[in-house]
Amino acid sequence: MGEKSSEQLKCDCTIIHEEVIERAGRKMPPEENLYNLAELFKVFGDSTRIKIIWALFEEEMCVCDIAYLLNLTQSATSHQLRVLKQARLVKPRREGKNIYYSLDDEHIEEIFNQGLNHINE
Amino acid sequence: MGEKSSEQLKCDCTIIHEEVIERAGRKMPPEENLYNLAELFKVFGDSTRIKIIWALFEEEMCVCDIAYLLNLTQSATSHQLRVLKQARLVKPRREGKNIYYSLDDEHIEEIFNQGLNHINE
DNA sequence: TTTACATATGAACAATTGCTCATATATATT
DNA sequence: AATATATATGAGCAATTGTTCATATGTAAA
Repeated sequence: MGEKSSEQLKCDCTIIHEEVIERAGRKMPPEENLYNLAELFKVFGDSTRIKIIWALFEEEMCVCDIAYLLNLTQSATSHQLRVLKQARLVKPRREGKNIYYSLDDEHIEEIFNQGLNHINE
Repeated sequence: MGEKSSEQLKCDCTIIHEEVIERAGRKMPPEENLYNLAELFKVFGDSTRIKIIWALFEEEMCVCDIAYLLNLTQSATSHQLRVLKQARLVKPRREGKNIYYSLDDEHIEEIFNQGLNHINE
């Protein structure tokens, strides 16, 4: 009695593990941070965008250079750069008709390296 | 003449930047690695899975505990644990009727921390 | 062996995603 | 001003994804 009926039901083991569960709940970052973290990784979760970022590790590049290097259409490249820009991972620099994109974050390389460590385990 | 017609056309600037593009192309990891890296980040790119992983930073937990803590159905939890297991991020341990899941990789926490660094910039 | 509990899984569905195509915008050249 | 080049963007579409619902599997207790 006194329990909210709309809540998830507790299993037998959940009652036993109550302390662990409560402690884990307290250590959890706020909902918003976890959501934003997932959104960031979602941006990394596409091989076209991974390739674009990797290309920019070398040097800034304009849209048509990226498209040529990665064998993409100009449109597809531009769409993906927009996603990367919105995630504050790349930034544009205009020079005449061209727009040069470069990486806008010093953590990306570290994140990628850790990711590769997992893959090559 | 002699150029393959199926290839992406070079812009004027691409011809100018040929050296940079070629160098970036040489430094690019093999296609397969880039694909696998994207697949890994895709797994991180969902807030439910992020929450599950975060919960497991504290301690191993059985399916119903995770479901209760994160207010998920048993089915949804189980489906997502399967994705995490296939990506070799968690591993199961049977104990009677329960199956306890724990993290199976020491890089995850580092990847998450770098991700949070980017977000909180 | 029957019953209950814990977990896994397949089908179905809505929502999201990445691409292409067509077109708009912006800049430079003539 | 007219044309060409570089980039951005909206609509449309096929493919993928995360959830729910129903049910199957596996284990323990009665």
